[in-house]
Amino acid sequence: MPTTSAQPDRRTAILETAAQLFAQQGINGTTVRDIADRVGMLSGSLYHHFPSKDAMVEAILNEYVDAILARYRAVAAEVADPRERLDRLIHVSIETAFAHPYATEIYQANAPQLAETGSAALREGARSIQQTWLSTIKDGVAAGELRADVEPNVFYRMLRDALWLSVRWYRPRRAGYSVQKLADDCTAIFLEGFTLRD
Amino acid sequence: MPTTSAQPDRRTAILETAAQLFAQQGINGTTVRDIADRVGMLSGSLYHHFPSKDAMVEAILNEYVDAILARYRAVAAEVADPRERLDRLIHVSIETAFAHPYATEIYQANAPQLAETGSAALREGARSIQQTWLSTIKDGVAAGELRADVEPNVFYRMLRDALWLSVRWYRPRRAGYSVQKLADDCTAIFLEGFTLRD
DNA sequence: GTCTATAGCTGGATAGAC
DNA sequence: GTCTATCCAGCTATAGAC
Repeated sequence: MPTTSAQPDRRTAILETAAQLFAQQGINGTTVRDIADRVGMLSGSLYHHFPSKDAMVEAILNEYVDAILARYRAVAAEVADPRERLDRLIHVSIETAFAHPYATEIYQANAPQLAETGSAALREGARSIQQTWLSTIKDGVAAGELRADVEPNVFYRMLRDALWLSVRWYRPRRAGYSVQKLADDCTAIFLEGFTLRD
Repeated sequence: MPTTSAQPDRRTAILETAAQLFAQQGINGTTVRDIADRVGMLSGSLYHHFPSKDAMVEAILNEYVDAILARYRAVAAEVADPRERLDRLIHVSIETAFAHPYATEIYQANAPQLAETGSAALREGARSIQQTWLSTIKDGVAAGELRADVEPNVFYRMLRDALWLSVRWYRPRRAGYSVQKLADDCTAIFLEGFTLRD
């Protein structure tokens, strides 16, 4: 049995610390010394675990994208109706965002660059995420459940930015419930609109 | 009459080039040499016009925030009804975003840090912008025109992120009209919702 | 697996000639 | 107002002892 250590994995500890700093100070704004200091080692020692600083970014984002796609697959398997599936996608996305707040911030802050310089695996994951949303939205429009006068792409991008960036400003008081409420609010706004109904 | 030069202002040229690079590569990812190269001078010469790289960022964002607030004041003077004022704020914000796309990207990408490290003038401007939105939304709720079951703050932040970040992905085909359409779509989504009405 | 020590670069910024 | 030349701090990454 390989690596059955009960001790907290060093590699994981480094990645968590790095993710927090990358999110707070930016990738360029964080030095390998910053990371090493927080973990309690010297910067040179980091290179026993990772070949480069960029490799840490890669590792953080790959795990993150995999976590998102796993949840999306579960939703796709459970819910068929487009309108309801959209509702579920919003909920699991917000849950994932607050389960991985640092990775979410890093991903969103660097999305423009990652589209060009990211690894092939990462770009494929991003494409898959987008595809999940767009096909669901298009199905909803085709089924007559969603508006046809706004392009699916426009709706998707606005929803995406509002959704994922909520980790920047929303502070859940108790884990779980209040994140649920945020997801409910997001669904209410984007699907029903903010104008009061009669 | 001071500085009636018909030649394009050097200082302005530097700021426009810097803004573009800051937006595309990030502030930390852009060197003073990058900026100087594009302008067609050597990096040392930049320091005749600005005391530091940070001063360029400051200048870009101060002009930008002033431009936003000027438009918001015009809207406040013109429109009294909260629901309609919200509609107008969305429209002028998207117009401003596409009139200053680089500054918009810089501002949004660095909003978390600017709240701490930004100049007093900048923080005051940010507060004023937020106040404009929040008071309008609260007036709408009080008037019974807008939903009371979603906190104004939650609605504001989601609208804000969706709105300003549209410069990251939306490419207007012809200046003017298509930006109008985007603003219309944004109003439709946030005020009416994406669900089809009967 | 971590430390010591440092190589090798690149960054922002400056001084003074022109 | 721009250039030449350069300082020096800070960065990533490496080599080898322990």
